[in-house]
Amino acid sequence: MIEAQIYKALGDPVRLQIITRLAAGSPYTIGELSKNLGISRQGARKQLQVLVSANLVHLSQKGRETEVVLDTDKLTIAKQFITNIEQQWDLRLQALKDFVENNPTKK
Amino acid sequence: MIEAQIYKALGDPVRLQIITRLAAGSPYTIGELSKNLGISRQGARKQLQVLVSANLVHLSQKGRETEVVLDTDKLTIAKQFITNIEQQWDLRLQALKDFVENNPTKK
DNA sequence: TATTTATGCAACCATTTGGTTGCATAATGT
DNA sequence: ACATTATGCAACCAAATGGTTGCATAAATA
Repeated sequence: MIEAQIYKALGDPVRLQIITRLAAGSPYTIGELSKNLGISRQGARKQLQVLVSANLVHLSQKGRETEVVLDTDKLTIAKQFITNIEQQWDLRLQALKDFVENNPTKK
Repeated sequence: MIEAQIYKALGDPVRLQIITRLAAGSPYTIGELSKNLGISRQGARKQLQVLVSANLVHLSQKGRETEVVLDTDKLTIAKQFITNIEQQWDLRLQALKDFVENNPTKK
C-alpha cells in the first residue's frame, strides 16, 4: 500500500489548504504560502515539508526565495487507487444483484 | 477542508488493506477481517474504528457477529477533490503556455 | 555598509496514533 | 449445562504529529 503515504500527507486541513492554493495560484514562495494558515511560518514550513516528502510538491530555489510547485503525479496515483476500489465494489454489487435475480426466493 | 478526515483515515497501510479486502470480497465479519494484518485483533479493531468514524465503512450486527460493509460515498468525495485540483492545475498550465506563446522572447 | 527579508535549523511540548495485554460478556455449538 | 467463539472495553506504552519559540544566516535593498 504505497498510496498510504500520499493519503497521509493529504490528511490534514492545513496541507489541503496549501495544495488548494498551489493549484489555484502558483507560483508561490514559501513565505507567501505560509501566510493566513492560522499557524506560524515555521509551523507552516513543517507541514509543507510533509508534502515535499510525499512528493506532492517540490521546491526550487530562486535567490533567497524558494518557489513551491505542485506535482500532480502522486495525486493521480491516489485518485487511481480510489477508482480501482470503486470499480471492484461495483462489480461485486452487480454480481450480487445477478445472483439474487437468478435465485428467486421460493413462494 | 472536510476531505482531510477522509484522507487521514486512508493514510495508513493497514486501513488501506482493510478497504481493499472489503472491496474485493465482502461480506466480512470483524473477526475475519482482522486476520493476516500482522497485528492483534484489538489492534485491527481500532484501525477499523477509524474507518467507521470517517464513514468509509459501516457495521451491522448479525447475532454475535458484526458485518463490515464498505461505503463508497466518502471515497467518491475524496476522488472528486483530487479531480478538481488536477483540473485547476491544468488550467493554470494551459494559461501559462498561452502566455508564453503570445509573448515571445525578443531576439 | 547597515538593515531588512526569506529562510533554515533545533529544542521543546502536548496530543494523537498505532500498537499491546488483560478481562468481561453475550451468542452459538456440543 | 458447558465450552467456545466473536466481540467489546480499558489501561497502558512508545513513537509520531502538529504546533511553538529562539536563534542563525545568506540575499536583497536602502
